[in-house]
Amino acid sequence: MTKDILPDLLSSWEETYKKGQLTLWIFLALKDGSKYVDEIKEFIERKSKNTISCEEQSLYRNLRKYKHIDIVSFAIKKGNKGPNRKYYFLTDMGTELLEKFIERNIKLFFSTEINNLLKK
Amino acid sequence: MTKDILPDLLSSWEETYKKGQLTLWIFLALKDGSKYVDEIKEFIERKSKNTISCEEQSLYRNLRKYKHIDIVSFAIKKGNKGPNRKYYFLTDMGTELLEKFIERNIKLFFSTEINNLLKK
DNA sequence: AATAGTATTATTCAACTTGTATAGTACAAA
DNA sequence: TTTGTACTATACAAGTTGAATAATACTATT
Repeated sequence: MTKDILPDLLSSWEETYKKGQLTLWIFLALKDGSKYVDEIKEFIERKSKNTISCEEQSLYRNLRKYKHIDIVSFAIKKGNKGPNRKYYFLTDMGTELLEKFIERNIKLFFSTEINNLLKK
Repeated sequence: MTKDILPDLLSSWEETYKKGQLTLWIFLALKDGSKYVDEIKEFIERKSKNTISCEEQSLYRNLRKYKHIDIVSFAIKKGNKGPNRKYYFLTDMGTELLEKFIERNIKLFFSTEINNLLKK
């Protein structure tokens, strides 16, 4: 095998990696401020430097699910164009969930041990 | 819905999150030094503070796959007890893949913008 | 010699998430 | 009326892990 396949391996890995990350990114987008789907998508792609590119359908699907279990909610507002938009935001439970998740899963990467492995 | 379901939501989220993370953790374990399956499992559980608890079968499955595409390799060594062990390590291609992955996907969390969102 | 423990390979099914495709509803502005 | 925007809903393929199961092979103990 040659190095030619590295880009494919990388994007394949990122595809898998993304599946577990999307919830986190949606939550980070909402923590940044109330948004509707288009804005969430734009936020995620921009902040992840296009590492995470998500389909709107996936966002709708997830947001409906989160709404159902009461970790996000929305307020309907008029947009500049077209029909009304649903501006999603984190509920208190969603906010608490995110904090716990970050504490347990993300801050690991800031620990000295893991950080040393990451950096060299 | 009450807050009673928060622990379930958190572990359910972590379950999903883990699916994309396992490859990264295996690679970090091998970057730390050549290891056989039991040691990889122990490394991951310890360093992730039991956030990631992986089945040995998943490790075997993944390692065979990585071997097949030449991003890891192994050397057979005798153990203190029992039959021979396969000590896995990253190939040059695996090392390069890991570096690229970290650069694109992990270092985001160290950027000022994302870091601010994570921290408050 | 027989047994128990260790290390590994291999397969299958359930559960879950995303991409993709498809179909449909609803509203606003030109 | 047409076009564009926002959203709902379903279905299938692809990929990953957990869990269960079955099997091989070597070592050390009894």
